[in-house]
Amino acid sequence: MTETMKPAIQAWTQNRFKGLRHMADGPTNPAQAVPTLEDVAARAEVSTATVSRALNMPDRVTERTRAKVIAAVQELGYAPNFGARVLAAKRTNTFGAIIPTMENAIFARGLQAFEEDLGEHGITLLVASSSYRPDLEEEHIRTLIARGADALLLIGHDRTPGSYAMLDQRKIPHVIAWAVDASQTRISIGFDNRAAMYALADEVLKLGHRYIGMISAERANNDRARQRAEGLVAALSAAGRDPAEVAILETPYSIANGAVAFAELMNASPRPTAVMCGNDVLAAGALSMARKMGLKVPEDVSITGFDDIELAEIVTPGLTTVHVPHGEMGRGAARLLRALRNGEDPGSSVALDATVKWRDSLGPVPT
Amino acid sequence: MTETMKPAIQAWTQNRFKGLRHMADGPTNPAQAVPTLEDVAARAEVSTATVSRALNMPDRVTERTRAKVIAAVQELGYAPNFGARVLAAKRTNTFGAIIPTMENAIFARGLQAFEEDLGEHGITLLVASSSYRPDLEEEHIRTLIARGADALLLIGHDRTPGSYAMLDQRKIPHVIAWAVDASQTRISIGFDNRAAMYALADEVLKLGHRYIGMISAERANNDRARQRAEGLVAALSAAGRDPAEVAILETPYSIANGAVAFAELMNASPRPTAVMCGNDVLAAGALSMARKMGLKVPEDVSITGFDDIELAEIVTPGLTTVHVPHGEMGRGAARLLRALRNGEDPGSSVALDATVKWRDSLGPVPT
DNA sequence: CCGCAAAATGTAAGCGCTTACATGGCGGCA
DNA sequence: TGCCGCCATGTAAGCGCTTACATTTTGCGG
Repeated sequence: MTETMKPAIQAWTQNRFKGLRHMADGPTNPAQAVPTLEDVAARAEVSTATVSRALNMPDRVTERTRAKVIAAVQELGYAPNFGARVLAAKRTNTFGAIIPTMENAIFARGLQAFEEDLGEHGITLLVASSSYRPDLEEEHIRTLIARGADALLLIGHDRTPGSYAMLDQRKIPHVIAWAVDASQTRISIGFDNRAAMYALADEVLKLGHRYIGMISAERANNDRARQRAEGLVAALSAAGRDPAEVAILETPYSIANGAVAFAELMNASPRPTAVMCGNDVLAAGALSMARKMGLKVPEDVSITGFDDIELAEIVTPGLTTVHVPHGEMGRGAARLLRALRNGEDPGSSVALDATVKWRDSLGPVPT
Repeated sequence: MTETMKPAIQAWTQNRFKGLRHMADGPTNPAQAVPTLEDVAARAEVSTATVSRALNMPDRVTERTRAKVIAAVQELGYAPNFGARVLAAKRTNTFGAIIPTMENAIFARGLQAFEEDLGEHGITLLVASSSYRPDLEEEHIRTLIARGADALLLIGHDRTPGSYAMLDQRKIPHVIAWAVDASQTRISIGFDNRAAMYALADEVLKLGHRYIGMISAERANNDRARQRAEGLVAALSAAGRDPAEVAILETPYSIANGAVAFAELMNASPRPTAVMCGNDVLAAGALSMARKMGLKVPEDVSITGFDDIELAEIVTPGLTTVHVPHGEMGRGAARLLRALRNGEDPGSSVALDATVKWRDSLGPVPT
């Protein structure tokens, strides 16, 4: 349900034989050439306009005509040329989505829901991944627009000014998902990452933990990661503790990185009794490292995740994490985007709830 | 690194104002319209041909001209219209890939390697997922071709005659990955699923297991799943056992389904002492169900996977599985496809090795 | 300084489709 | 039977680009 794109580079085609196709048709190899609308028209003995209508506005032609056209299409194996169609019609019924990564399942469920909704409405989805790099994202936005995407789904608010400029200049409908931010004016659908992490941290504090470590994704260019870290800091402050004493490690999302960071945290002094991770993938890594180090979770150390992806459920012990409404977010994004594209009023940004999902990896502070 | 597509449905654009754009330019709102090649040409005071050349074949124009063009491009925020380009040039530098699913990581690593290689060669990747449904795959093939994909990557040999007919008629270069099959003439890159499973089953048998259960993906339309099951059956036969007594359950790939199937197998009589899974995702589900049922792995029951995705490493206990050369396969596929697209000789199909990866979930038969 | 080949640039013809506008045929009504 | 209006269909003009071919400019040897 995803796609990656790199900037296309133009290459030259050697032989075009402009206009020679019809000359070569008869004797040479009739089945060779890709059939065009014109071929269909000829075969059905109608004009190209009629073929186009028969295919796109079935009720504007006679049933008889439509039948002839359909027959010709099938006999010829005709398929419309997308480029030509876009060029002529200015509308592609294609939406694009650029997500930070496909490597783990963080965005998979949401994207799937997004695509399902679009599919039901006859819209094709093009997906690209940016690897959390704003420059790549800008490139992908450009590519997607050039390819004719009618609207775009983007993750989070952090991106280059150039990206926003492009979206604005071309007036490309877009919505931002996975985050809400009152200070932003663009329409978005997501949840409050800060509040969610605050809530989870609160639970951790209530269990008596005093030394908390955090394994975060890299916060540069990632407002979700920033807000999650802020949530922890805020909870700490609210509890009257000095936020400066939380060790926050940054590392790219991956199981292996989570493991490494966890080991580092365990060697710190004072050693944290709870490790809160920026997402479930990092937490899974932390969990496996804990096992390797002979630490029992949650008896010796508590570990929490974020996102509640399938992984959180199957690791041992099950991960206490923040449940994110992936499906709702995906479907909602699709709805907003469709409204925007159709020039309807989408209403305002929507904020969903993300709540703490209890499993077994979070327990009371060891005594 | 992926994408899903649904058939695009044409919709009508109400206002086109053909040819009126230039009339409206001056007084109305100059910044409004999307700049075209012609606009750039005008601004740079050269012809459209020169602009095209400056952009696509930099060394065929003077440095001075190129500079003027680049400046104009930047001032105007010009980006080429992909549809028009395809229409005119017949070559997109875009490859397509259709994989069965994005929901789990089975194809992620291979696809990533594939995309990396393409990216290095300036080729854009469009990915679609077929949900293991041949009809959807055919639809995607059609869409990808219509969108101008120069070449396609496909998984396995099972697909509709219509799909193959389309590929052949349009002469779309394509390679088949994740499987090798001597009886097939199409060029492919993969490994012998049957032999790999045979090897793993052999190990299971050597450990004394007599009652073996298998949780397979659905074998219809999935030659990899079929071959894996065949591998097990063949190993059994070779060991002089009656293959009819293996219970093979079929279920779609998912952790939850693996769990359900495992439970069912454990209630069968005689109860298998080893459960071989068609892939790691099913095995992870089996593992979690075993834990839930209070069964120790591998003391009470052995479980094996297939694919060696990251998941196999982090579950408890680590999954004994078949290591699949994802990266090599992805890169190899890219190489083959590029050669094919360039009209070079790609050589023949390549068969890679998939070997047993030992971890802890496979042990001797309980006594 | 001139002549000429090579290099740079320009001109314009498409690529395959959609759609505004023109045309033609037909039924209904007087 | 004749006229009108409407519906089905046809005609043809683009959409924004690439590129074969024509033309102009440049650079260099004589």
